[in-house]
Amino acid sequence: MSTYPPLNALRIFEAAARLESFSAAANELHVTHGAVSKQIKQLEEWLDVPLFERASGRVKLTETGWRYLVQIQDGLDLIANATSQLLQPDRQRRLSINSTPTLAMFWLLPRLAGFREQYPDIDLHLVTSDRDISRLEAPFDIAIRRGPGDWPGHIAKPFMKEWELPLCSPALLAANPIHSAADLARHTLLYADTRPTAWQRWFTLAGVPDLKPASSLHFDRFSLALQAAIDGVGVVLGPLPMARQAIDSGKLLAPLAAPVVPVRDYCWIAPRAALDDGAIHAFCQWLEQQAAVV
Amino acid sequence: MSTYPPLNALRIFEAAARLESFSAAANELHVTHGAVSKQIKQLEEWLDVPLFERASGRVKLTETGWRYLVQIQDGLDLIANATSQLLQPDRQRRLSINSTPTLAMFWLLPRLAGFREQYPDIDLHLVTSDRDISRLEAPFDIAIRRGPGDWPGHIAKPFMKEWELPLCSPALLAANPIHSAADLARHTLLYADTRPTAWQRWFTLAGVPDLKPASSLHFDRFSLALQAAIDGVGVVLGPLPMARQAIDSGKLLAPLAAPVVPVRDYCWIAPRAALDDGAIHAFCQWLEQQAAVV
DNA sequence: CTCATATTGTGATTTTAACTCACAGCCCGT
DNA sequence: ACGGGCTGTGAGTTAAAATCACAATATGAG
Repeated sequence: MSTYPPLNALRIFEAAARLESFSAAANELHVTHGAVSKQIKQLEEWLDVPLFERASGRVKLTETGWRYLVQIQDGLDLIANATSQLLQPDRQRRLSINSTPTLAMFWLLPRLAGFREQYPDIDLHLVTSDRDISRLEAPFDIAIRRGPGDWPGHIAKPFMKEWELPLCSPALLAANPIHSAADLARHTLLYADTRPTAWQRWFTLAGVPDLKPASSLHFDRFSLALQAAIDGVGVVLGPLPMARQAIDSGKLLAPLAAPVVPVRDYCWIAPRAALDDGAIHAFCQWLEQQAAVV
Repeated sequence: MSTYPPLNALRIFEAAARLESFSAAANELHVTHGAVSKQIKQLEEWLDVPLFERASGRVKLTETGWRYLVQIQDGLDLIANATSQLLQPDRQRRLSINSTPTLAMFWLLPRLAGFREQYPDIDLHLVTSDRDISRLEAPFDIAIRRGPGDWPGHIAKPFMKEWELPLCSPALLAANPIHSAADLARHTLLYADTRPTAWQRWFTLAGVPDLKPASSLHFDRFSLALQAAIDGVGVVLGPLPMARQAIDSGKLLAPLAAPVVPVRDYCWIAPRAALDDGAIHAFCQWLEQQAAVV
C-alpha cells in the first residue's frame, strides 16, 4: 500500500520541469499557465519542499526538484509505455516462459536462436525464477523446474537429466592444479544460495567431509557462480549438461571425474487447459528435441 | 510528451487489482465501493478493454489486466518511492554486495578475481537486484545502483558512467547486415523488462520513432537479454562499458556508432555508519580504480 | 425454502478538484 | 517609456470524483 502525491499535479510537474517553463507546459498540456502554477504550488505544499526556484518570471528546478523529477519521470514513463502498448497490441503470439536461472542462462539461451528460426512468428518472454510455480505471481505459458513436483492443474513431463561436477577455468587449473578432492582446499570455492548444501554433499561423496576451502565466494543465484567460474574466480560445482557448452568450448574444465552427484530431472510444466495451444505444444516438443541432442 | 490514462483511476485500478476486490480497495483508499466501481469502468472505457471479469459479485483480472497491472505497478511504485524518499530520509567479515544484475554479470564478475588476489581475507556475497535499496529485504554492505538517488543514511559516490548502443553477435551481423537504424526492422530486438523504454528512446534519437522490429524477445532482466545477444539470438541495446569485454573479445559488435544514449552514472552506496570499515572502504576504492581503468 | 451477508452496478446528487479569467508584478529588450 | 514574456493569485466556472440509496446476484446458514 503506497501513498501517492496528487497525481494530476505530478503529471503537470513533470512537463513543467522537463520544459523548465510553466507556460510551455501549459501549451503542451492544453491548459492555462495559471492551472500549471497552481498545480505546482499544490504539489510543493503537499510535499512541503520547493521544487522550483522562481526568479524574474522564470523557474529553475531545485536540487530536490531535479532528483524527484528523475525518479518520477521513470515511473510516469512506465505508465505511459504500458498504456500505449495496451492500446496498440502486438499481433505476434507471445509465450511467457518461466525457467530456473541456471537452465535459462546456460542451456536455453544458447539454443534460442534455433527456436527463433524454426518458429519466427512466436515471440518469447523469458522470466527466470527458482520459486515453486504455485508461488509465482505472473501467469506463464510454460514453466521449467526440477521434478518430480506436485503441480495440480498442470501437465508436466521430464525432458532432461542433470548432474554435478567440480568445474573451473583452464587458467585457474594451470595456476593451481587439482588432482584429487583434497586439492580443493587450496582453492576459492563458489557457493550459490539456491544450492547451499551442494559442496558439502560432494565432499561427503568424495570422502573429504571436513574439507575447508582457502576462501569462498557466495552468490544469491547459481548462474552468477557459474559465470564467476568461467571468469576464473574459483571452482564451482557445476551442473551438466548445462555447462556442457562451456566445457566443449574450453571455458571450463572438469578436473575430477568423480564423484558425479545426480540431481533431479528438469520438467516442463504447462497449464492443462493450454495444451491445445499450438505454440505451447511446439515449445515443449522443441525442448525435448534439444535435450535429446545432448 | 506522453499520453497518460486517467491517473486517479489508475491508482484505484492498482489497488483493486492487487486486492482482487473493489470493496477492499474502497476500504484501503477510504472511498465508497461505488467510487471504485465507477473509476474502474472509466478506465476500461478509456482503454477500451475489459480489465476485470465480473462473475457472481466477484472480480478477476483478465490476462490483459494482469499485464497492465504488472507494468503500471512498477511505475506507481517508482513514484511512491520517490515521494516517500523525499518525505523522509533511511551491518560481518563477509561483505555483502548488492549490485544490478547487468553490472554484476558483465563488469563486476570478470574483475572479481582481481579483488580476490588483492584482498584474500575478504569474502564476498554477491546479490543482484534492480530494486531500490530501500526495498531490499537483505542488508548489504555496499550497493551499486544508478544515481543520482536519494539514499538517506548512506554515503554514495558515482564511479562509472554508462551509455547504450545497439549490439549484436558477429554471426548475426554477417547474416543480416546493419548499416542504418532502419535496418533494425529486419532483426529480432531484445527487450528487458527492467528497461522497457530503452529501444523506444533510441529509436526516437535515431530518427526512426515508428520502427517495428521483425520480432522481439523479452526478458525479465537485462543480463539475460545481453547474454542472448552474445548467443546470436538478436540485437540488444547494450550498455557500455559493461559490454566492453564482450566487444573487445569479438563476441559482440556495435554496428551503429550513433546515437549514443547516455544513461545515469553507477554509484556505490554504503551505510554512512559503516564507512570506517576498512573492508567496505577497500571495496569502494577498488571499484573506483577498476572503473578508472576503462 | 427464507434470510442474512457479501459483492459489484448505477442514476441522481453532492462535493471537491481542476481550470479559466482577469488582473498583478517583475524582468528584459528596444 | 513601452511592449512582450513570464509567473502569481483571487474569484468564479467547469469537470471530475465521490456519496447515497437502491438494485441484482451469489452463497451459506438455519
